[in-house]
Amino acid sequence: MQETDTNEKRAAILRKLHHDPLRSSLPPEVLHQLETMAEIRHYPAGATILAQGEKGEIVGNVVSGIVKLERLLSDGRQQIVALLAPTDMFGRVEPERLECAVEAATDVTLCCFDRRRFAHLLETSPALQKAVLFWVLDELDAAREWLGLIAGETVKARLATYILMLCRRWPNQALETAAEGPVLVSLAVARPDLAHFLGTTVESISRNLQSMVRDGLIRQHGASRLEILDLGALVAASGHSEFSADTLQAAFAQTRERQLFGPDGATSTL
Amino acid sequence: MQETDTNEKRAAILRKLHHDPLRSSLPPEVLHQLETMAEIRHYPAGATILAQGEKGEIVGNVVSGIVKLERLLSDGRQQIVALLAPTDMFGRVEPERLECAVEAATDVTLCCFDRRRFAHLLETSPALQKAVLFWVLDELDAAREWLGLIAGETVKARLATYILMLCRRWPNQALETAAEGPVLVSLAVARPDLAHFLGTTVESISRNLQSMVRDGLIRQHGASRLEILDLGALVAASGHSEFSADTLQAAFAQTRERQLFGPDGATSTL
DNA sequence: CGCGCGTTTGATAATTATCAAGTGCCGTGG
DNA sequence: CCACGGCACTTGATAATTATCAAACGCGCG
Repeated sequence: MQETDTNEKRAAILRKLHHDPLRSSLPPEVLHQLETMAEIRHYPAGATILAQGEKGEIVGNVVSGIVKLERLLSDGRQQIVALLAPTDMFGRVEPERLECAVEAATDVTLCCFDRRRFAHLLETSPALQKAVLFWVLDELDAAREWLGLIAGETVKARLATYILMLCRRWPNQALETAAEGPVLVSLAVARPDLAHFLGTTVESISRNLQSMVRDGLIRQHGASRLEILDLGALVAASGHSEFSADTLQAAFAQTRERQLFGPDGATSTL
Repeated sequence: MQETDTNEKRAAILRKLHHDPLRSSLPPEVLHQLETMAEIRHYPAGATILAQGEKGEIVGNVVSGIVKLERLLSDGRQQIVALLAPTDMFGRVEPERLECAVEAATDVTLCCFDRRRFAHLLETSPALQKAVLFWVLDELDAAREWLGLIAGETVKARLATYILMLCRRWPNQALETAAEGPVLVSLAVARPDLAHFLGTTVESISRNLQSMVRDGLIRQHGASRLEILDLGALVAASGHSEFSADTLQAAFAQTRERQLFGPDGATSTL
């Protein structure tokens, strides 16, 4: 919420954003214009970034932390429809669409743009248009992956799949892998949210987690951080053999490497 | 698959497509170019339109019938990630993306474009680009709605939600409402697909359907067509009170009206 | 008529929701 | 520094829901 970053901090963040797949294809002048209008914001965990129904007058992308998109049902319950990790974008370029509330699941740093100015830039830059199209296509893929996740027949399968998807889709965010230490995964959201997201209850989540602990698949480090002990068994429990354990191990290794090269936090907070 | 349509038929289909929300915003010359390259195809139920992994060299939209998008898992199972109804588009403008198999769930009529020529037209027409962006955003909304659907905690809730979503999203396709007769909903896919889509088993689907029949919510007309007897109870069973019964009743009335004005089949097959 | 296919039904065991009580953790305030 | 309270998570017991395996049913088709 506050704009208290030093200019150096801001510049460092913006520099990092250039590495986004989204932006790396943009011509320099568009990139420059984006930088000019960028506004770095911080929100604490639980803060509402955009309320549902509000005219979402900003678009942006996540710099660090996890953001959740949720729809508020008329009976007061809420339904999480997506989780966004660093580099993911949020907001609507065209305002007249099915809207979701945008909420900070953890402490987050965002890079925001005024919607109108962004839309205007969009009109003038085909490259940006293409980039936005790709962004939305990515979102679509992600949403359909979640769809596959939730269709798992048992809660344990859904839970295992959720954990694996965290690892695969956001290795840099979800994993806190020290160079030599265990593989730690952050569950990203609290129990009630997770339960609703997986179409079950808090108690079932808890029981199934404990069951996985008993079976030696994982170990708990606090309530929402897991250590993965038996990746193969986790894949088996998910019922999705297309999660190749090898691919995931590679992701772990990559994260470890990143830790080695940038243990000062510069890259690890991205 | 065959191209045996008479020119009149083809012209009639193309004329109808102009009413798509997608196309109505396009300038005439783009529309004309689309028409020129359009190819009308028919597929029987169960036919594979695009296999997963195949270089999807066409994009297009559904003219009539229901198309399913499914991902084939490495262990042979398949996971339905979307159902497409008339006016919905399929295919990938950019080929390098997570791909799905495209399969006909019912007999379908498609309006297809060569991917490259479509992509080329896309480069030259900002209006078309915008239309495509909107299409993808719609798909995203739809995917997130399905997410909300599947997160229902019990099978009966998911099933009820599924039925209601069919009604709301595709009244013209799913409903076979005669001017005065009962409200008939087509389930669109066979039991195994439905079961997998809802994250459950064929038996549970069957049992819950029968339970709804016993409770007087619906009546079965054959295995995959339902008559809705108690809309309010169905909404209650879905657990999603945001399905206002009034809105749905309006959709039914609208379908009835359509039947009255065009009972010759010209509009009702669109 | 008999066959094959998809759907339904039945019985049983496993999974899960529900309600209620317990545990651990963390910040506040004494 | 420690006790207290609140909060989130875990655990327990029971009833409901669901998966699984197996068999029956209905129906179109050769």
